[in-house]
Amino acid sequence: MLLLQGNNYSGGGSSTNPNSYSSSSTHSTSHMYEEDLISRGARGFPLSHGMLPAPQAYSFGFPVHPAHDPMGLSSFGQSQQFGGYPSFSSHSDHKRMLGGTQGEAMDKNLKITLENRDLWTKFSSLGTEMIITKTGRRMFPTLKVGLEGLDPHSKYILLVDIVPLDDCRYKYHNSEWVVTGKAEPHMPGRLYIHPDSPASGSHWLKQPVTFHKLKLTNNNLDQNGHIILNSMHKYQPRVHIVQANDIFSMRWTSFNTYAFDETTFIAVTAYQNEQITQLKIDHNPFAKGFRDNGMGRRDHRLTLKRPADDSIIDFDKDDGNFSKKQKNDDDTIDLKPNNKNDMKEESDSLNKSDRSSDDLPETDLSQCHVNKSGSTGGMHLPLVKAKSPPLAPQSGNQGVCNYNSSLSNSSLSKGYGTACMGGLNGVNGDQSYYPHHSPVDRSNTSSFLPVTTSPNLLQPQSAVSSSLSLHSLSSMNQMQQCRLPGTSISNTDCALRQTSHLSSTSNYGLRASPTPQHPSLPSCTYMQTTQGTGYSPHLAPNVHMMNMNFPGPMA
Amino acid sequence: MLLLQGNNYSGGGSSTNPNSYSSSSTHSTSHMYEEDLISRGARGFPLSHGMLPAPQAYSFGFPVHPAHDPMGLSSFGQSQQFGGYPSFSSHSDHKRMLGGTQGEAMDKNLKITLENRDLWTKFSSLGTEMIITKTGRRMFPTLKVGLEGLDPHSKYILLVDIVPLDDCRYKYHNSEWVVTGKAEPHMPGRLYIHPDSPASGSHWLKQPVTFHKLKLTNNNLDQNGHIILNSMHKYQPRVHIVQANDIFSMRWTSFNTYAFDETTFIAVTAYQNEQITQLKIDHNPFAKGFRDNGMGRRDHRLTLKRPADDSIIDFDKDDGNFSKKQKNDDDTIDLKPNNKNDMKEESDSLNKSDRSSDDLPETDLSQCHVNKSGSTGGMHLPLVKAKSPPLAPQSGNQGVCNYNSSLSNSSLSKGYGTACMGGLNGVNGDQSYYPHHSPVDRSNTSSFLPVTTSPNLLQPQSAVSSSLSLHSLSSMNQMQQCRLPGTSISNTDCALRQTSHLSSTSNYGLRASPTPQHPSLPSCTYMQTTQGTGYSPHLAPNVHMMNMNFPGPMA
DNA sequence: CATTTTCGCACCTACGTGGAAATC
DNA sequence: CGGATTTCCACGTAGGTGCGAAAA
Repeated sequence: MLLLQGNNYSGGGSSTNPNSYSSSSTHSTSHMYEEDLISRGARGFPLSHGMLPAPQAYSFGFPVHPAHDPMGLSSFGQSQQFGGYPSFSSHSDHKRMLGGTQGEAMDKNLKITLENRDLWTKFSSLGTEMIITKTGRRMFPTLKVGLEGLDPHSKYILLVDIVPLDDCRYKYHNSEWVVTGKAEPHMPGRLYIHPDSPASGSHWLKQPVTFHKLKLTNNNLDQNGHIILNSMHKYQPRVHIVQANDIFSMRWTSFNTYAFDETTFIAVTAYQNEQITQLKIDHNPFAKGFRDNGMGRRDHRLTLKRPADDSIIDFDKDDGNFSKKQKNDDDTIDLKPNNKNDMKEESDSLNKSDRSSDDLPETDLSQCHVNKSGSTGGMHLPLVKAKSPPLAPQSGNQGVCNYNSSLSNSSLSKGYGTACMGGLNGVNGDQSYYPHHSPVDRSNTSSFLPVTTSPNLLQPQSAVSSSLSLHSLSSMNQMQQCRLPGTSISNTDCALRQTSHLSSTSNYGLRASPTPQHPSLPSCTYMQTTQGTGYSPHLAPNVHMMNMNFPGPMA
Repeated sequence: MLLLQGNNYSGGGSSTNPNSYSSSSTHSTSHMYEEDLISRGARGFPLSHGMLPAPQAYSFGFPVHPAHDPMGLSSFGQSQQFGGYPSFSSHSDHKRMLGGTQGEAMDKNLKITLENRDLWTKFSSLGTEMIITKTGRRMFPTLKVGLEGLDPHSKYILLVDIVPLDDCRYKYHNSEWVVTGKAEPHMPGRLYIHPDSPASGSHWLKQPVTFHKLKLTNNNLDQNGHIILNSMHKYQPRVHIVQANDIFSMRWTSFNTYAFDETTFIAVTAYQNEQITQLKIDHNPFAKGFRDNGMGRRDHRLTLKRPADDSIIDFDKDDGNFSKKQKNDDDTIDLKPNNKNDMKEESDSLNKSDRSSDDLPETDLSQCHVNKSGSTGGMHLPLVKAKSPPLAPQSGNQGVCNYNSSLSNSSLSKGYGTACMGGLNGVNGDQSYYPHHSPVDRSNTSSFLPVTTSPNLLQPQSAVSSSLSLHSLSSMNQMQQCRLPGTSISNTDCALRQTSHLSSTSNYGLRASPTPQHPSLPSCTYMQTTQGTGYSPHLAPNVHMMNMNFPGPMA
């Protein structure tokens, strides 16, 4: 079951994970980011239903979206996504955040499932890239989760943020991602609030929750509330479930945070790996124009217009939430005659027989096996799991990445670079579909308060706040330092391309944090497939939550 | 000031109002519709942000829109618009609705303004037509109102329904609308709930509230929550403002209902009056394809793509609410170089210099004068007011319309039929911009409860409930009977084309109902322009509310 | 020079228009 | 037959794609 190969997976040697993709902290005490992660003020307040540009003069540096405002917070300014942190909070704020234990905050009843896991896995196995532009770009695949265990009668706010995975800057060289230096300072993390928020538990339970309106930007001065990322850096999206009637009653202690290994990505301004490009074209309905006609790309004009029945697009344009039915709004290979409303998940390569052609074999990923200690059961489309070092090193240095050009350099055809990013955790081995457990003392884990009602947080803040370089303040753990290829810089070695290997410590059940500590955001539950015996690959079934002790570089 | 002429207004003789357009009841006691107007169950519950087709199997005969559901009402099923009434309510329900006095229900502090009044007036002067289709068609112009007097900290729900104006069926013959018979039974009235609902008063006050997502259909079995209308029938849209935290706490006694004379229309499946067609083409951005290029219609292909700067479209696609800025989302003559974000109202014919060409003179309406007892002040673009009979007849027969083919038969060029519908009230003269006062005893006015929490109302209901023919049960008043042209049927004479004339009883201040009675829905406040001295024609300024005693055929 | 970013573009989806022909 | 309705269509808006050249 440790197989990681795939025909197109390009070079079995690449099975070793050069990229630490999942920063589940394995260190015992994570004080790092104490300074960075502290209270973050809710500056803009979205609760609007979409990501409208809304270029206007607003208070707090965010557009006041005129849309739905059930909480009547318009006076605070609005945006689809939360603004950055005005600055590091005071220590008093800091202390506030450290109160409580994890047991308090985490709702054990909550279950979250990555709905379009298969599609994410496809990308992840190749090294997901996400375009970031000045005006903002959506993610593809989209974050789409199913929820369980919510109180139907309570109200919840769902949020997403995206946190850096390491402190390295990357470049795509010779069909693989290599570290080129230390990370740029990260902009203040912004929160994307699901437009439905707040909504009752019954509402969230009704159908998968999608975040397709979320947009990424590289514009540090973005005024549209988009999430600001640095190009050529690795990131991890996280989902937060907060039981609260409104934004102001959100308590940091009530944050339930989850992350999926498959959803890590590198932000880019232009695609580097052609396989990723092709995967996007094949699955993103908006990129249909670039699909092959059966004879070489680019003459889409000859394709019969609406051959059978497009319909896979199920975006709810109006509120940007769920797809109308249960159609996946991320992928969906269309052009297939009757796949409308078939509720079929996108990620099944079986269904994409429509135009998989020359450069992207359909069976690309289907030959990859899931290498997990649990059984994936009768998975029709085996989950692709990237390899990563054992979660072993729990010393202060495990977060360090070393560039290893000699490892897994089995480059393939240029069109298909070595898959080296697929859900790997450089720090804690066994990520991907493996639980990120954190056998560390997290009592002092730095955390962040994504939303506060501090009035001072409402002040407009120019995006480029130097004090926001989140990782710069961390001592060592979790924030790996980088060693450039060929160079040897003390304190800056990023362990890349570690040999793949499975850790038996990964189980498929919920793993409680050894020492319950800070309940809220600093801890992040990584989701993984359960003992998936015989569940449909199209619907991520039961999952178990593992507290990954992911202090979340503030994000 | 009683002038009603206009070059294109076609035939001064047409100044007499053949169509009773505004059914402000003048009868002393309005018992009619007692049976019809009673409690209506909230069956579907929208609160979603859009009008997605969402063709699926849903409970209650309405699509369960997955979108925003702040009230957690998902278990009751959803739709953008309220479903019909399951059936006529019991008498107990009826009685419930009759309780209270108007003084209780009506919030005297509330002020509502038709934002795009000028555009509406243009259409109204020609006889507004609204296309209805099986799949649902938006209204154009859109209902767009400005609110004042709301409590910023209270929550409100805004709704719209559309009620029949009379009991006649019409046809367009010889460039004018004539009665052809008795009305078809009306489908159960549906409520369109503004997607922002519920929202704080501050939210609603922020900017004009538009209902552009509202759709009309002629499909009696519509499952999309669209408002069902009969073709060739006259209707009056109404706006309801309800202070409530959620749909279930909405009390019928808290309904504040308003109607604007200018917004009456005849539902059609295809445009009858070419002037209306041209007006739609000229002002609806989505119909740009049909605008002239300067040389004859239909060769839009030669128009430079995006000549200056399209931008007038300001729909908020995401939540379907307000336009981003304050742009009007109804009209807006674009193609003009710099009218972007100029907040200019659409209806100024001055601004439409872009492509007004052969068949629709720009000055078409500008020559029409407002005939109101008050002064319209320095109105740049004079409001067009149609003439109507004095509000005189308050007997039980004033609601009857007679077809008068001899009157105002000054037909014009076929392209421009006689304008005979513009905001006319066949029953109560002086409608249009004149207050609809109801010096009648409304203590027994039948009303309807648009929303109830009765569990039985949640049952699915096939659209065609025979018991829903609202008007069939009314005795006489308010539900006029019709006399077909040339025929004389006792009890069925519809007074059409009554000579225009102004009633001195119309003032421009709020006119309290003589006898405060049923507070809620049966009464409807008609809006009119205030002593508009020198306000911009683009922004409907102060208005006074007149209770028009509009029992609202249940709508 | 190599790498990264930006910009306009053609091509899509989605859907709102009225026209015109077909249908009822 | 004639009016009313339906259906399909071209043509708009709005905006999400990757491409490729240009710029940084």
